[in-house]
Amino acid sequence: MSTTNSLTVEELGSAAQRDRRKRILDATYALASDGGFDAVQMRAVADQAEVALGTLYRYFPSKIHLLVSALAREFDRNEALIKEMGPIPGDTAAARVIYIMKRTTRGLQGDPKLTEALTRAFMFADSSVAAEIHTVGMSLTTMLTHAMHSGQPTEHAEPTAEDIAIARVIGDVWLSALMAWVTGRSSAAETGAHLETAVGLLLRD
Amino acid sequence: MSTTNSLTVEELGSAAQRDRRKRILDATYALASDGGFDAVQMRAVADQAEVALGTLYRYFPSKIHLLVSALAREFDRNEALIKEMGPIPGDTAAARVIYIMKRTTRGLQGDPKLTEALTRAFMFADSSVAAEIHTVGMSLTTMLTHAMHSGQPTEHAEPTAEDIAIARVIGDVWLSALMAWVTGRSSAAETGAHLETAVGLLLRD
DNA sequence: TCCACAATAGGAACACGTTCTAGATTGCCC
DNA sequence: GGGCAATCTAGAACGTGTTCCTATTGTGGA
Repeated sequence: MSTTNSLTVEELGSAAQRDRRKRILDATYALASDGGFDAVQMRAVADQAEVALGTLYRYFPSKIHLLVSALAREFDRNEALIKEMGPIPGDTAAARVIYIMKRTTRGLQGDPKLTEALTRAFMFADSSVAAEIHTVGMSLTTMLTHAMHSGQPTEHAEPTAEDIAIARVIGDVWLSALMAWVTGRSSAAETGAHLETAVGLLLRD
Repeated sequence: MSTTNSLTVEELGSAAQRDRRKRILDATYALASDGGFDAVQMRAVADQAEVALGTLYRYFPSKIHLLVSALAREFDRNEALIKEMGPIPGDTAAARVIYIMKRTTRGLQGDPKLTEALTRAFMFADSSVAAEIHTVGMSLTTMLTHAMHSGQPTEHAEPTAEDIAIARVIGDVWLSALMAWVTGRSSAAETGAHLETAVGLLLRD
């Protein structure tokens, strides 16, 4: 079988390799969803994905890379879902951004263990994971600037520098809030309220 | 020697115990400053503080508690320093806040390994460290609201709810920026610029 | 002073992330 | 089909955070 590998960058490799990669990420997801960060043990992931420990490390050089990659996959899926949704409800930029953030946050809070695992990994990542982190960051920024302009006349214009700055600040607040929630230092309600306040301060049109 | 323990809450215990606690935090600080998070190895801390490993764990139940406690001590010292400084330079709230943030950030960036260790610990902390984290968070918020009003007529009034909300958002941005810097995902200059942008967006008087 | 008992020292033991080794399997080129 | 390089499996081995155990030391009360 001589596949010609006419695939996107992320999907290089043979079918068997893509399959292994998927099995590994699926196992990671399942374990994280069940028991959080601590339950994602490399031996357990390898077992459940039916690969050897060495193979797991060949695909993902560390537990952090593994979890951040799983997070990136989730964000991709979420982004696709939002694109399918069509125009985002809300009359003002603030309302639309809050809508998107709450929607995403609710999705995450619906699977607390998984969120804990992914957020922890994200926060613990060092420069060797910069590429994956950047993917996630861009995805979030894009989502937010898109929400600001959705359904507006300027929808297809490039976001301004200020838009991007605001999106980044909101992303920062969101990460901090998520961190506080994940580590049990604030409730889901407080997290939502804090986010809403921050968006209100940043987007007062 | 029957000391009557007329001490503040944090300093309960005999003189020998307070001394051990100090030796442990000093050793933590020295190791962190030298080699960062990874260099703060519990056996090394115990050796350098001249206590047994079990004793170290009796005083601080985990490496994270240890490092967050060291961070809290640093923040206390920093707060005292700023109080000694008198009025904060700057004509607008934004300018004063930026002054304080840059000053603090510069202090941290002057000891990158230490900052890396303390920030990592802060981000990895779970609810069992909530008390220590809360101390640090309050310290930061106080510092920021103080900067907003320093030298103003309203200096001694209580900060408004909006002030506190703004301070918290700035704190979030600061933590995210610090995280990106610590993990080698952004430079010191980018960190400063991002902070400045955020403060500009939040405090446009 | 002496006794009970808590705190400490010293170090073994265990868990999990990570690395390494040796042999089996697969895929590709001739 | 044969050879060769890459990949995979199975599992041992190692480092560091954490727990546990035993002997020793310090301390406060009778």
